[in-house]
Amino acid sequence: MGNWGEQLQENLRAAGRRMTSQRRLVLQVLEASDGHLDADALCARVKARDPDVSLATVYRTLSVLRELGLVEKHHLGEDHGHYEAVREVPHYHFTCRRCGQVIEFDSSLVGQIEQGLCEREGVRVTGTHLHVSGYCARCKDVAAR
Amino acid sequence: MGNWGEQLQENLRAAGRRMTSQRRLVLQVLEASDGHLDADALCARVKARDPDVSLATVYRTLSVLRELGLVEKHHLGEDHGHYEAVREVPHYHFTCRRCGQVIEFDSSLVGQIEQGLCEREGVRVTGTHLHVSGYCARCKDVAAR
DNA sequence: GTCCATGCAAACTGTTTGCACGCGC
DNA sequence: GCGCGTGCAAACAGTTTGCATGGAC
Repeated sequence: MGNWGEQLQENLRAAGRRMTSQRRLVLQVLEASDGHLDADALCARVKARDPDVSLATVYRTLSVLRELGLVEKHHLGEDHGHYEAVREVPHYHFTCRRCGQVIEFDSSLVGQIEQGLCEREGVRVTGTHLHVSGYCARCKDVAAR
Repeated sequence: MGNWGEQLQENLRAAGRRMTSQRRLVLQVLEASDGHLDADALCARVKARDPDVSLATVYRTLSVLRELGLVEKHHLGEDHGHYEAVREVPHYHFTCRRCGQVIEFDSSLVGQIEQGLCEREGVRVTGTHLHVSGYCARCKDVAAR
């Protein structure tokens, strides 16, 4: 947590881009949150700390952070994007169709699927999104179907 | 292929909706295509057979067909929707980041992942999207990264 | 005849872009 | 000081909706 901003600056410099307070702030907010925020929600939280940041900058920053591999975009069954700071451990998402809750999970089987795909099709895998939807433990009894 | 329209009519009636030439045509075109069309492309193919069908109707029809469980919507790494007629066998998608090619595949491991998730989290699963991206066999050498 | 479905155009949502100014380097 | 990054507002793409007419049942 200490050399935090420096790492970001490093990454930006390597890509020939500049460090700005807005970029630091966006990444900070994203990492502090429990993840899966959409651009609006993220922008609201950013504005709480610096009201002058614009939504356009949030989008542009997210785009840069994605280029750097620090942020990922997910759809999670919705039509608009949800953004998440990348962590070391890969993980996937379950969303409840009723209450919207998101449960994260991991499974080593995903790696096996990727490997099988590489061998069978000769492709190279760079990323995998797994999104399961259904009803969470609390909602599955309430919702008949 | 014979009792084709009748099955659709059956499904529609059960949902209290009417059978129309547009609905039949949209589903027909979608099943005849290799899948993964977006609304515009689908509409273009539909218009080739009946120029009077509007894009709005295509969207409304896709919505109905999704309610009936006959059509699925995927994002496939893009921001807009891609639509596919549902088949008996589940399958998942790989898309090439360079040429855009879509490869369909199946894996029994997905079922195991779902099952594990149900047991661990107590959820009920209704659907799973697995989207792998990377470079296809033809593109992976061309694209350094 | 009733009422759902359609075509059209306008509205809407999420996202991107042109431009002039400001700030990192 | 040079040039990228920013804020603002306008543009944009995909999708949805209000309304009057037409067709399914």
